Amino acid sequence: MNIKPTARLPLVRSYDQFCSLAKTLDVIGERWTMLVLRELMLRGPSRYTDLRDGLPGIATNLLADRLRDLEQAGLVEREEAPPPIATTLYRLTTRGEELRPAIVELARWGMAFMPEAPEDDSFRGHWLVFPVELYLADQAPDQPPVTVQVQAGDEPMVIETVDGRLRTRRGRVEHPDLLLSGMPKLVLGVVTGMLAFDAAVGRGLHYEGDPATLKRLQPPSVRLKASAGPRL
Amino acid sequence: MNIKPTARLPLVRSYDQFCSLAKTLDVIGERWTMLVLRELMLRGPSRYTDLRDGLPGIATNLLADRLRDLEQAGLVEREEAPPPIATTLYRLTTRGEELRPAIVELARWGMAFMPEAPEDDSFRGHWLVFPVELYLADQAPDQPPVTVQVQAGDEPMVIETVDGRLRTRRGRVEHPDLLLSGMPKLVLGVVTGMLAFDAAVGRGLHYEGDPATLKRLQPPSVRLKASAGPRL
DNA sequence: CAGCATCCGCTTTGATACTG
DNA sequence: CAGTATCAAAGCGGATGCTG
Repeated sequence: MNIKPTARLPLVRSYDQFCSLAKTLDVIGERWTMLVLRELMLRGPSRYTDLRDGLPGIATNLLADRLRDLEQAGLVEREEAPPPIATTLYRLTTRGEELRPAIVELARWGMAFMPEAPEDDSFRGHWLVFPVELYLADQAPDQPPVTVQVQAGDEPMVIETVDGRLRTRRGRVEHPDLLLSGMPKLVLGVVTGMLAFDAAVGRGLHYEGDPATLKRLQPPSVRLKASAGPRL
Repeated sequence: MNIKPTARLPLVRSYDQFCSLAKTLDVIGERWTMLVLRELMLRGPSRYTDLRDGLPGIATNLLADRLRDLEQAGLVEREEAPPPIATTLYRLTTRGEELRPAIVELARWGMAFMPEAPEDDSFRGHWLVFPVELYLADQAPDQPPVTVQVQAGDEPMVIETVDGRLRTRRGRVEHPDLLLSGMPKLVLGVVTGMLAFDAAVGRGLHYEGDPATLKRLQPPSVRLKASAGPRL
């Protein structure tokens, strides 16, 4: 008996409200969906396995479901990369990339929770990209470029000035002006300025090089928060 | 994935990721939660029944759950209003109000879906407040104030200039400079400039008064979209 | 191994009924 | 008016199976 297996209907649940927020949530409101978008925004075009690694806790079938839904909605497109990659890459479309301001605003609001986050939360180094976008900017574009090597979780990350702008990428650099390593909460704290450098060192942050490199990257208003804001 | 007990028995599912977006979604990522916040942002302090009316489709137990969770998270507080109101009011705390930029950005992104929304979507007049915030501004604050009476769904709404700023509120005004009434999609279309006024009239929009009143409120860049943008 | 699909126990949601 | 109670259905999380 050969009954056609009913192809999973894309029966996405809708709020059925004539409201643009409701329409947005119809598309990206399900569990895990915005975190999938985060991964694609932070990592760029990614393989399935890398996405799964960047989403600790997700069930693999859910990741497949979300990618299919996002593709159907036009936010994600798959690219069959030719050899030597020879794998499927998932990338944001223009429409998906247009969600970045909204996602960044949500991430900004959530920064207030970071100081009180449990110590056993999972962490990936590239999650530092949003905080860097939110809290850092090159304050002296005329000076020679600087690089900060960060080792917080699994992946080493580099924060570097490029043409007066900041770039955060995975990898290592030969002779960074400053190297930071330690628990994610300490590294995030000193990078954002929410935690004073001395206090972080006292709590176990390791560093090499010139701590003043951070001041080059932190706007004055941010540095103020190190003393007044919540303690990481 | 851990399940954390909050106060009594309600369990809040957490992503357990040291990422501020994940922390945000731990708090407001469940189904209906952001729409509850929308209602509180658009209507101000509200009674339970009014919230339920502004959230067509929500189950009453879910509304109660969400309000409890939001209160616990510190985004919403309840106020026992004394007579003559003699009821409990729900209102956003400062922390909850700080989510407005993020919610507005999500709503902005979703505007692109409005032209193709089903005709039988539910609608409430005060849902026009976000679009007005996003698309309109007083272009001639020196001129005498203007008022637009809008009748799109159940509740009549007024858009009025106040000290060079725009205010949208429920209610009626005596002699508006312009009165618009008709299907939500048509009214939204002409208000945002996504739909040319003549086209809207041709499709059933009713109006009284001076259509040029809208130009007073629409930035030039918005008016351009009326001819080039997608048709509502 | 990458990239899913399937199965199963559990949780959340949705619709309705009911109560102070 | 402002919720709680109940229960079926859908969604989720975890494990495992299949295919190139």
